[in-house]
Amino acid sequence: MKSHQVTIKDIAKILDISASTVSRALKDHPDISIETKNKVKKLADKLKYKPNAIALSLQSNKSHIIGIIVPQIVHHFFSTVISGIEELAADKGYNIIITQSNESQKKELDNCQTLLSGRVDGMIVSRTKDTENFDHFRNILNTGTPIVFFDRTCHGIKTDKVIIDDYKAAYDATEYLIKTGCKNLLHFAGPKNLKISSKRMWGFADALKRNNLSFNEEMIYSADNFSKGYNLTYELYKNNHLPDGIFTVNDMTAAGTLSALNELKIKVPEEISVFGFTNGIISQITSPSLSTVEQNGYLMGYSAAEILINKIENETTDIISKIIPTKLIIRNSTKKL
Amino acid sequence: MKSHQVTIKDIAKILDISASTVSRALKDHPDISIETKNKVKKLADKLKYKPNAIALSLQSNKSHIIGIIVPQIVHHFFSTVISGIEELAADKGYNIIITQSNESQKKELDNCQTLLSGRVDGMIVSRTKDTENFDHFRNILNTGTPIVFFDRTCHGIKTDKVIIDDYKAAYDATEYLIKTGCKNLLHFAGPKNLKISSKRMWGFADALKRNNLSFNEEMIYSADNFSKGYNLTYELYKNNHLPDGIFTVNDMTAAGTLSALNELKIKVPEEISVFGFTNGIISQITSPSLSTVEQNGYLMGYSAAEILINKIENETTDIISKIIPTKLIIRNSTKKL
DNA sequence: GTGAAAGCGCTAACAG
DNA sequence: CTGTTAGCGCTTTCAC
Repeated sequence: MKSHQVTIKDIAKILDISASTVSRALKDHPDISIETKNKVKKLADKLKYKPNAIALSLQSNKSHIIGIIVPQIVHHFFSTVISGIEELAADKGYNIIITQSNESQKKELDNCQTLLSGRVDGMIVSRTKDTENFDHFRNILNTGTPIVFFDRTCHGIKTDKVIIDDYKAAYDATEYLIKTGCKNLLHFAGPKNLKISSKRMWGFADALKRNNLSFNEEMIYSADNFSKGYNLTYELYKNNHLPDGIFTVNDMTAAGTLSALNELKIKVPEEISVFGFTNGIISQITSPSLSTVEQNGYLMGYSAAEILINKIENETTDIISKIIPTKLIIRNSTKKL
Repeated sequence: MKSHQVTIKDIAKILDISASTVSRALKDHPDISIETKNKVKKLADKLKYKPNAIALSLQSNKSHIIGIIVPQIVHHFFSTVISGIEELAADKGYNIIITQSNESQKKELDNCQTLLSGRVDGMIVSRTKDTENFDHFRNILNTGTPIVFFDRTCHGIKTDKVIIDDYKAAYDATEYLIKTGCKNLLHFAGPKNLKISSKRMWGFADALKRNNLSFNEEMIYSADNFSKGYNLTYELYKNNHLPDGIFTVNDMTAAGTLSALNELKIKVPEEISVFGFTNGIISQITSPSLSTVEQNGYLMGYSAAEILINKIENETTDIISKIIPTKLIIRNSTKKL
């Protein structure tokens, strides 16, 4: 039973002054006498008056809410990004509304509707793996609500984004494997239509070529989660196709791979090196601990929020593409240089 | 530059009818003629009219927003809970606003203010570790905004909550260790003022007693994260105090413990058994995989949302304490029965 | 069957 | 220095 929250009118009535005077007093308008201000503030305090954000929103046509769409909240990388967004948003007086698409295009569409209806001031989005049609995003942009994409972006749509240089990071990781003596490498890759996956794949391929190792498509396997990494490793073992180094598209896949290798009593990194991508918590927990690419989700989120809020408040129209630096984190699943 | 979103007035003007007619037509009010309805709906569609949720909120005094406060978003358990909340909320037409307290009481207070100002219809909260004063929550409850607590609850405050039977779960886990032959057990515990921690501790203690093993306070060590678990294990090793079984207050602590034991070449579970708590992703990734207590955060979140939404919509006043069942997940860090 | 008017809580332009 | 009025977008009596 929602009891009546104190409003500006209540205060006005009690003090026998007008609502606008109360409003002005509360925000230290220079016109108001000090006595009145004091009177009002004291009562407001006593009554625990809280401005009604909804009324303010309606009036100003600003909700001070940032809408977020991620594929999954329960995913270390995404929750890190969210955390970064929340941090800056809270600082700047924005709330965040979070929705998840569960990798379903339909749900993603629903989320867009919901957020649009909720009149968010802007959105931060990482799209589903297989979204191919980006009209819903275009429509939102057309209404004037800014969107900043991160990590998974949309091709053919001019918009702000925060990404990492997936190509370079993959290139560097692969080259590290080569420099530490691997000659027979495989890549466990994500879906091809995801730019981040294909870029990592090309980084892998080019690192081989430039280091005078031959590359062919058979070095690319599709595996982008724990169980796929696990199963694929077993399969390669059975077919006698295990390499001496594996670069995986993310940490979970690497963890699955390591888990299988452990069971198969194959020594890491002596017999096989494994290189992950993301640097989530799990990379410290695997045995051996995982060498990986630091992706800095927190900073991605923080930067995305920064760009978005700037766009909201200054109504600039320049398109920004921010690249968050990555670095290799060398642990014990690879040999030392 | 937020361009003008289509409103009911725009439609009214174009069709040369009144706003109220449009409003009624849109919601299939029986009074309105079919032609008018069709006309209105068609145009609304064409113009991509979206009702302004903010205006609706102001009017109905319902925001259809659920406010969430968690210590940290980046924490597998909490993100799982959030995911459960989001799922039901989305189903029932609610949005969720997420705030994190970072285990800071001050931030928690701020969050309460923000959410209250945002006129959320209700809140779902897991408090910080060291909050001792719960007045801010009491104040919110007094305004008529319902709160459902989960996992970490507040003593001395009558409110809805969703918890697990921490005592029983800990008792069962400890008993399992005893039954598989452990005679010399330790518990790595969390802060005493957290009910969930102390309950787990008592479950541990009572399991020992009831199984004719002596218990004393020296079996309890304070360690509730990866590095504390890791360091404590090394310390015990140095002092020759390693037991034959360890029950930890959560998975991360167990992971730290396992990591140290691996480095020390101590065989798990042959020499030492390790039992965790939570069943997060990491429990499958540790080596060996971790026996743990399934805490079902998703269901906790889902149930909390269920209770809260019911309270919001039906304005019931009964206080509900829901206990989510736990179960032991036996993997390879403990011996078999 | 439809329109006019009031009001949700607040602010801002306009008076005085 | 303070009050009155109008309006943000929408719903809901009350008229006709």
